Amino acid sequence: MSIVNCQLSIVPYYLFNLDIMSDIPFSLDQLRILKAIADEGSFKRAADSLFVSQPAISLQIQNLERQLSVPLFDRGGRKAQLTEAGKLLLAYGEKIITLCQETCRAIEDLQNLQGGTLIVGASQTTGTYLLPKMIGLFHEKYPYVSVQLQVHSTRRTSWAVANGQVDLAIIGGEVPSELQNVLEIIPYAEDELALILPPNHPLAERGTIVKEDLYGLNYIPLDSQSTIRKVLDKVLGRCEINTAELKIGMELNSIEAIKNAVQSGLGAAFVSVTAIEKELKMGILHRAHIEGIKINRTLSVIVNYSRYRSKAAEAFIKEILPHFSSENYIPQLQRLSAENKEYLDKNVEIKDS
Amino acid sequence: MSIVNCQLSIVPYYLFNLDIMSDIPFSLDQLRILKAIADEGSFKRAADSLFVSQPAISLQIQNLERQLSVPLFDRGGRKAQLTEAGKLLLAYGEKIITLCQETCRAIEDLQNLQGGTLIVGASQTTGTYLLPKMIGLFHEKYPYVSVQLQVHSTRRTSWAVANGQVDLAIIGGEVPSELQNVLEIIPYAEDELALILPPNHPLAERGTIVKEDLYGLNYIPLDSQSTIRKVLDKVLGRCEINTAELKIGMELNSIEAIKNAVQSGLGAAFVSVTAIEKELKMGILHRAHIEGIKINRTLSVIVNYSRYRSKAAEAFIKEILPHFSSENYIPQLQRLSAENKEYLDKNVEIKDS
DNA sequence: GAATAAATATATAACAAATACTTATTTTAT
DNA sequence: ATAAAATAAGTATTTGTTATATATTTATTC
Repeated sequence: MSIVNCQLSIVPYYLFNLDIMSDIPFSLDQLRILKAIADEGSFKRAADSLFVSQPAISLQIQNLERQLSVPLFDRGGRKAQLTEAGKLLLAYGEKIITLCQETCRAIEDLQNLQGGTLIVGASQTTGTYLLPKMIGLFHEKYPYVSVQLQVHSTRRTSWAVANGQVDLAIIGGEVPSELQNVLEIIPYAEDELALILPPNHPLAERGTIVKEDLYGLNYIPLDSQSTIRKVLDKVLGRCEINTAELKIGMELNSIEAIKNAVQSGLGAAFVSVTAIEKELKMGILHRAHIEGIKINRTLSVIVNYSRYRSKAAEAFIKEILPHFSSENYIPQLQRLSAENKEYLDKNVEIKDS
Repeated sequence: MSIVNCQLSIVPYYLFNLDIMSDIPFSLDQLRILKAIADEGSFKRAADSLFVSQPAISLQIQNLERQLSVPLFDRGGRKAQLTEAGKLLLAYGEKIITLCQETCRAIEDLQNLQGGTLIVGASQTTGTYLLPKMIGLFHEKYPYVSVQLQVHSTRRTSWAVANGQVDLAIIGGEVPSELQNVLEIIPYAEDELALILPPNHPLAERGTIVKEDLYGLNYIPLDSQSTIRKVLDKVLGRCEINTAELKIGMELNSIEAIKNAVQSGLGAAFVSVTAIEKELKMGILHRAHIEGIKINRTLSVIVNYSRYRSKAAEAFIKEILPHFSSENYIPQLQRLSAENKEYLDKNVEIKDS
């Protein structure tokens, strides 16, 4: 007789279903705390920014470190510095948080535009002079959707769209090359850059000016990184004007500041025609027309190919933009070039109400 | 209402976090519960599969529904049926959970040296002639850790270690005094400086040369800030040789350039013996031995006392360095002096494989 | 085939355990 | 001396538990 010794070993429960139900050794709150510390540079300030006490932060981070059995910060210094593991977790945490936020908005959308948030990005010029009108129209149609406008550089705006922090953006320059395959770029209007002078400037008396006059002026540019600068270099270069030889006065970082400077007689500047509507009407700025030269740039909407597109974003692109691609609304904006118009027609279904 | 967020400061693009933390109305646990219910088809069985009681599940789902203000299940029937919103949240939840698990794996990998980065600093000589071999060995053992080598002056390298920009460094000179309490300095080998001459130089014929011969030579030094210069001044000064009286030819900033210059008959130079291994073998440089003089310097590893030491740094110090502290590997390097050897033994546990 | 009992699933209530937060204080590094 | 983080002790909140109620389906019975 043999005795069958059938010993049932005790297996931890989490080994039963290996695939999905393993415990996750951190919480969303902990990730948010980690991010806050990284952003603010110290436990104390992170605590303030999250409206909790400092020990709460310390304890949560200690728990997190214990759960992961990895130190996340270099203690000791006055300011907390992330270790390599900390940086890694932060990078993933940001992804996770973004995905969670996307989730929230997707669910809000399900309530059929009765709520939710639309975040629109823009560069300086479009953000200041064009988008307020667009957002106004959108808000009239969808009063329950709250709209945020975030004005940043073209580069930063593009990244924000790529990362899903912004639903869509309107920019006037080139999308960074590393993002060109990630983003959908829909050209929708042409913006013209105008040369503005003080009304009492000698050149303002003449009807049109010529290429050579440009070398005599004192320019007030936006900082050299700006899109307007790049467009100018490109277009003027094509007209055989050496932008390097143009005299540069002070560099300002706001279009309003530039307008004021020109108006005060401090020099000339190139700015979008959308930005000087009022000033031209009031006669406090003069727009000079240069013989044979017209400086255009294409304004484009960018959205993220792969990400979930909210109902609100969809509505913005399909219902609001078309109103602004004709010159009825923004008379200064040019009609689209033929090929761009075709692209727009193909890609944006016009659902007029 | 629109919020114009116009921030002009320049921020690295990876920090582009535009949305300041908004609360996330669900927890990872809730997502896991949702998934369990979807998988199992009922609250009860989900509770069983998660080893909690059934009311716990009910309550969590109720909370979740309240937080999102959306019903997630069609109640009533025997089996809980997901609503539209429930399905959407489930789909996102699975993505989020997957991303969280990926995060865990990435961090575990970092712990197991299956990832991460090790940044090693070095001065010119060690960086050029010694570290490539060390890094090669490290890379063989830990192929998934990417290693960076940063070659700078001793001073700059020391600061980089102090600031945590570099995990560890190998230097041949003195750590700046203000950092001597911050850094752990582990001597691990002695490097000898040799006087090199063109093979056809008259002094090269003689077996050994004497102190006085040094005054007749034309020296090609590294720039005056370099460690080698300081060591030379110190050691030769001790031997009653006035370095100020030595004739200086051109100053070069690369050891390879100096070797070439000497080889071409442009003068003599002091360089590390580790740098001329090949040239001596090939007979294109002559090493002169000076009677009664031996110029040594201690090569040391420096690490930051107080900072968290990454697994990779630990492995480098404990597994790679010992191989290079004996003359088996770098025959030119001298054995450590007795006291230094003792220090090394005390501080570096040799885990030979 | 309607009424009723049994079975199963979810909800609620009351209470217990665990977790997280707070204030006050100490330690540490600048 | 100062500012930041860690620690300690007490409190509040959250989350879980058991026990029980309610609802819905299924089975049984007349």
